[in-house]
Amino acid sequence: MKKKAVINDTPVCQVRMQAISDTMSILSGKWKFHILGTLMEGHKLGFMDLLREIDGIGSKMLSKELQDLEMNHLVSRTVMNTKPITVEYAVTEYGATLAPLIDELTKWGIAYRQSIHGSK
Amino acid sequence: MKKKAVINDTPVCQVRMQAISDTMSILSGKWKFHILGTLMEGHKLGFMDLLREIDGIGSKMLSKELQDLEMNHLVSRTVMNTKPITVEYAVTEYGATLAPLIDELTKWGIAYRQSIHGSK
DNA sequence: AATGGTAGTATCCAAATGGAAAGTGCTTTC
DNA sequence: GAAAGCACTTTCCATTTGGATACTACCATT
Repeated sequence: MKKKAVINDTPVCQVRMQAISDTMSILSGKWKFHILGTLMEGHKLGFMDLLREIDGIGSKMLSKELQDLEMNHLVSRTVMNTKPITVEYAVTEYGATLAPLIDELTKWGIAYRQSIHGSK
Repeated sequence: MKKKAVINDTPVCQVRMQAISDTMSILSGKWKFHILGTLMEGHKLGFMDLLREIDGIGSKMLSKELQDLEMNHLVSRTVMNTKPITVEYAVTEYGATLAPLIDELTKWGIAYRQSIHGSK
């Protein structure tokens, strides 16, 4: 007789799996968390500010990732009516709901690094 | 005068950024969270069990991702002394420390899906 | 001897990811 | 009027990722 999936074949597991996929696809890529983290620290930053703050990112990537985040309403983009045109990027109210997740991510990463050091 | 990074140029931010990079690189890829989640539900599962439970994954990916997780001590691999050889995969004690992170990820994903439905 | 189960590996290939460098258009300052 | 700052976009390219398919090798049952 053939075996079939059983554990994940329950509604609650399907929902959990889908939720993980959703979150991952929205926050995929090398830079999303860095951008969000930096914006949470800096509150309001321009494009060039972000380019300077986030070590290693290029303008192409920054531009693309900001567009992704804006599309998902996690970051707002406001063109300011200033002499040389400036743009303000900020974390939206909804984007701020990611703070606990980013915190967990950070806490785990710090603990991981310590566990490696500690075991040496 | 040229501007320089200021916000992220503090030790605490450097550590945070590095922590995020660490966590992301360990848990990168399409399947790591699914594998961990399934193993947390099932406690002990064989290779073919995982292949059946995780919808869409192929044996090549499963094999590679399990090796990654094993290398980082998040999953254990035990060859059992059974008639046809079987292997038991399980989440390690250390891997279990990811539970809060996976929970946050799941909670946020569920809330995200509801916010899309709710705003329609 | 054929089928089916376990646990993978090997090969090939297409698509996605992301980095470097240069260019655009505008404005202000020296 | 040259340089420099802002906010990007475009082009090109190399690497990474991951999926499909096939295959190995061992054991048990029919």
